[in-house]
Amino acid sequence: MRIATWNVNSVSARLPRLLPWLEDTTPDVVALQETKCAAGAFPHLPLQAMGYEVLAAGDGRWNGVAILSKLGIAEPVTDLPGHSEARLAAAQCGPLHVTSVYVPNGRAPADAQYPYKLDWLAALRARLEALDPTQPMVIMGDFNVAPTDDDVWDIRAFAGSTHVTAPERAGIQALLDWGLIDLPARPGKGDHPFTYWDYRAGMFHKDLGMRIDLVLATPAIRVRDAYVDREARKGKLPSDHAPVVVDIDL
DNA sequence: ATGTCATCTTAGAGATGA
Repeated sequence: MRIATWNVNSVSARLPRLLPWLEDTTPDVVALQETKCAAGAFPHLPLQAMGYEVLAAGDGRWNGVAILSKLGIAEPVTDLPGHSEARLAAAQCGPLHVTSVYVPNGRAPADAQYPYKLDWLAALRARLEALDPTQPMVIMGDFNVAPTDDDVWDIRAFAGSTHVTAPERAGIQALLDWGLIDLPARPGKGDHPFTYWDYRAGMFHKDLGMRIDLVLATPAIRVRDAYVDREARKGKLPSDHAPVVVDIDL
């Protein structure tokens, strides 16, 4: 079984990249983030034509998450208590419980978005109480947190920035403490499996990136392979994120 | 540290967020 997560930075704008990528990569389940379209405007038809059932949550201009599944969509959930933005989609996809998350960016530690980000992570953790860590389950998506200093190109460049602060990392650690494992992925290039590179300043070509797109899995899942698909970040009008692809056995 | 991109407003370029 092949699963993947990808922040596409607009599913409409990325459709010319997404559809061939699905054709080539043939994942069974895909978590998408930053779809940036209302649920009613989601491009269901071309995805259904490829054999995917779709669960989409959308606000319109910002945010938006989805799950594409060839193994069915059961028990769909798109709300997170206390939080109205479209940042979570969860469903049972055959034998695997899947959650697609787009954690708030936080903007800056002094910004009101920063405590909102920490609250959101706490709500995600609280949601786990209703789930079973012995069952096959993944939470994957754009967490907007680099779990360790090695997950950014130069920690010194992040002084005073979000994504690397102790409270944000504690929010991720709380998920791991519940019983999830941060799956290590093979990097597409270099030593670090970065998943995001800013569009500006040639950051991608200099491999000045961040590992902020994570696949967190319960131990019931056996991992055969996991890699960052750096090729998808190249070429014409890419997303600023690369997909993470994981081959698993249950 | 920022050389880009996508979207919305509202009909052209500016604001916003990442």
